[in-house]
Amino acid sequence: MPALQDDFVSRVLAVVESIPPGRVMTYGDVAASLGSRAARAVGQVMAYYGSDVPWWRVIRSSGHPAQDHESRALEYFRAESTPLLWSSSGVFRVDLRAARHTP
DNA sequence: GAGGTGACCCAAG
DNA sequence: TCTTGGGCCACCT
Repeated sequence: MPALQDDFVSRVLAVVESIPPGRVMTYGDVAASLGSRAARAVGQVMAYYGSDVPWWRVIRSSGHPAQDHESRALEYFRAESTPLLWSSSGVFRVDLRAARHTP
């Protein structure tokens, strides 16, 4: 069988691509899927290679999207009808309770 | 080969 | 409910 890209980067990208529209996963869940606790490493990989994957479907356990891309992610969430929760301060966050994708 | 950095996580106040 | 501090792993230079 052909050796699928078992690089950490490719593993991360594969998991992110496996997230269906309208669903999201936390960095910790992605790292856990890889058998590692490297939630931060996932973020690093996303920062460099996330351009080729739906990075907006990967958010923090708090429900907030990428620290410097929340505005950009909001447009994608609205386009995919992703469940969102709006705080009194006008700050939005993903409804992990309903949108969290568990493999 | 070694060090610094980061689209983070968890626990406690 | 929100904020703070420390720890973890992998990638880049």
